[in-house]
Amino acid sequence: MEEKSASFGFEQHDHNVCLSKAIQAAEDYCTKYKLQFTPLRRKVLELLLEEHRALGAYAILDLLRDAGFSSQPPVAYRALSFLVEHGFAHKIERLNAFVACTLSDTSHSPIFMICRKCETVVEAQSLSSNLNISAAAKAKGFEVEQTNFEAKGVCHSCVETV
Amino acid sequence: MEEKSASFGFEQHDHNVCLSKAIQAAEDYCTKYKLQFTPLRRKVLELLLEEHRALGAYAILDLLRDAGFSSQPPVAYRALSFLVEHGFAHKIERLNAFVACTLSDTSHSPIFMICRKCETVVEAQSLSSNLNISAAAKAKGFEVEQTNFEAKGVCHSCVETV
DNA sequence: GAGATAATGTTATATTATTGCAATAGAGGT
DNA sequence: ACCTCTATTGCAATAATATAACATTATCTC
Repeated sequence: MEEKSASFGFEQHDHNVCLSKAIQAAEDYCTKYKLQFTPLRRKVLELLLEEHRALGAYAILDLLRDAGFSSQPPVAYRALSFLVEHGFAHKIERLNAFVACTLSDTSHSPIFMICRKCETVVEAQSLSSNLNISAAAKAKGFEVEQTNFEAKGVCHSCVETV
Repeated sequence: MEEKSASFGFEQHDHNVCLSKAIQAAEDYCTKYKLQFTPLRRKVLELLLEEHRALGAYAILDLLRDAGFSSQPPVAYRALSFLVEHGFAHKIERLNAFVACTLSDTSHSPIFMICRKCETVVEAQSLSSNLNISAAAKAKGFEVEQTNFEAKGVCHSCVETV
């Protein structure tokens, strides 16, 4: 079990609350849109929510095995596809790994800050950047459908610890 | 051989000029910084420059074989690492593939627009977006070291052709 | 030219992801 | 509740992407 004061957003927070809220939000969303929030999908989302790090599909697979689910690759990839498709998780392309979405906001275009030391991944909204890129793209007649903005660097805790 | 008027930047241009200029620029840069612009590295850059699409490492490997080079994976990956490290090429993370850099500008933080229909990849400068993200990150105490901004969508030629 | 360094060649293997098909569970109508 | 259709999951095989480790060759420096 996680305790209070885990790090998130490079800040402190009650992680259990953060996890259960996200699960509840996903459940509500699925009910609303008649999507099946199956035990497997819920479990994968929980696993992602337990860390503010990106987990690879095979790391998830190991955790699924521990939890008594089947552990063949498609099991993880399909659950992850579902979560990504509906905005409950995101793929971090630089890492070939996945994080739970931490912004309740629907249809956002997040940017991710990836700490190369502690591997924490923080999601932030970048509305102005997005407007920006869309404008630049439109000028060239390009219709943007999806974006991924990822920044690698060092988070404030790790900067201090050198 | 490529002819005049190939598509680039979703615009027309003389592709041979564009290719030879980029090669020349890379050569000059390597001379200046005492880097070895070997036949292999030059060939890989040429292959990338021949298309404004992203090529996977294994596609490059096939082309290298045709050109008489060794075709084991590390051969391509090492040449690509060199090109990326020195800014002659970029990796498109969404595609696990590589494109030649088309902005002569050093130390830029480009954004890429990837057409999902014709697969053309266009590089653009996004200074304001970058300042933007850096500011947002700094506010959280995050030190940005590298960014990758990728937008998937449809280019103006493909929009028209439905 | 000799020794050190960098690049390439080669073999093996690790990591990430998908295809295809069978079995099972859930949704919707009657 | 029962049937039918569809969605999900289980499973086996394999594809696609990437790296490690070490031998060999080329290049740089003196």
